[in-house]
Amino acid sequence: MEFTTIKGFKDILPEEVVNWQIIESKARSLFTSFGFQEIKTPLMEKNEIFSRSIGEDTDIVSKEMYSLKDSKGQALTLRPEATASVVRAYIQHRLYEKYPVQKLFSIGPMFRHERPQKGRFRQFYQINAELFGDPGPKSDAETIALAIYLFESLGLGNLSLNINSLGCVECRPRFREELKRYLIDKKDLLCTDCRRRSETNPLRIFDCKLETCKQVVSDAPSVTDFLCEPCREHFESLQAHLKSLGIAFILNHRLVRGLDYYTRTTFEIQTDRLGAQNAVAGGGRYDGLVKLLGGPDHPAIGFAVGIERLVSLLLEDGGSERRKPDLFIAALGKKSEDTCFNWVHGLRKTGMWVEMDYGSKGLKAQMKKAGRLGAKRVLIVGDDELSSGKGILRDMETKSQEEVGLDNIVEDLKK
RNA sequence: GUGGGUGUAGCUCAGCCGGUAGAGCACUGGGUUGUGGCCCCAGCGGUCGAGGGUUCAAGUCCCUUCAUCCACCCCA
Repeated sequence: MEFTTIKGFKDILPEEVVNWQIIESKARSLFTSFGFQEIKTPLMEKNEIFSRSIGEDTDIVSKEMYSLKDSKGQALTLRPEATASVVRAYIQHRLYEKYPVQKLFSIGPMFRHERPQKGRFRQFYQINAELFGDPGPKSDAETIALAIYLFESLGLGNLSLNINSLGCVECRPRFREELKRYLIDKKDLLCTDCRRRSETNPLRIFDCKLETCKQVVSDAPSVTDFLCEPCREHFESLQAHLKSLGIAFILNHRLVRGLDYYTRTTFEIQTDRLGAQNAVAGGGRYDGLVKLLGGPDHPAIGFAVGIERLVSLLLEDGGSERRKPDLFIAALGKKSEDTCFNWVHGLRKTGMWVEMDYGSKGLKAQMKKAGRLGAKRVLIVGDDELSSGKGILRDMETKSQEEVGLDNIVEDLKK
């Protein structure tokens, strides 16, 4: 084995691609019915777009980005997430001038230099949705509903929706300070990571999975208690909308995000079937980001779905069936092989999946191959049949066969 | 970056206290010279991840290294 994929990157083989296609086509049609339009942005952007929006102190920016300098010394980065690029495009092309509310989605690969693990890769694919221009909370509910419906349309219930509110520029700083104050005399009880976090990004402590830290945090003040009046109303209204849509959710005041740009609503859709990687979708509101990147002060909300994780869930549930050829033509003899070769292509042009074997093997071998492929019908044509004008058409499921005239065979088989 | 598990045929794996490599599936051919997935027989296929060491002898023991998986971290 000389050449193999690089660590954390992988081939998606044909068998698996079938499931990807199902997911993507369901997503496209569902998103369209919600008024979302597809956008494709470059895989590479200028460095600052990500460092500014995601946050310098986040793990993503500080140690996970694939960054390089091109020959002119420009600092470029393979996108670690989609939102920053979409926001950039929204501003650059003044998409807000066309419609007051812009709904965009995209599907494509992201790159993060993390240690690979179950459900975690260095190149991974996301379906991404962004709604610009409406402050919510109906837009929040709509966006969350879209994510939920996507999973439902794929037959995936049994996922839990967690929601939280992180507050806004008004109330979040107040909570941060309060949390810091609470943690000051409890530092000895925290793990080294959390001790560091208590200084740099105290909200992240809620993410820690260590029992000892969980205990400290269990008595900590809750974000939701510190929400300002508008934020509290927004959050309550969102919950009311979700309830009336019949969408179950879990209030999780420990749900914080690893990207700095989130404000107010955050949510995560989780499963217990993927080991430590329990999030299959995550997102939230990012009202300050468009302005931060130099655009107008427009609110926005969005989410990302991890396609690999979705595929794993589908595969666990049995996956999808392999496609099978509509027809296999078993040609016996040189003359019939040449004639059948033309018929095969005549039928393929009409959209039928037709196979034949080019090696002029015996009938048994060809039937065996047709069986393996799962062909629905087999047309048997030897040189004798060719001259008499009658072939044999066998239905592989009922095992019945009949004589068929060969004069107009391509036309006859189209139906 | 830090732990732990695993590397043997194309795939899934067995291989005991060290004695010169095995099964199932897949593939090719045959049993059946013109009728399918089953069955039977045969064949193909391996520097045992790589490098070093111990030994008369290493897939097996020791060291190093690489790959991969899982977990921490973080996230989709």
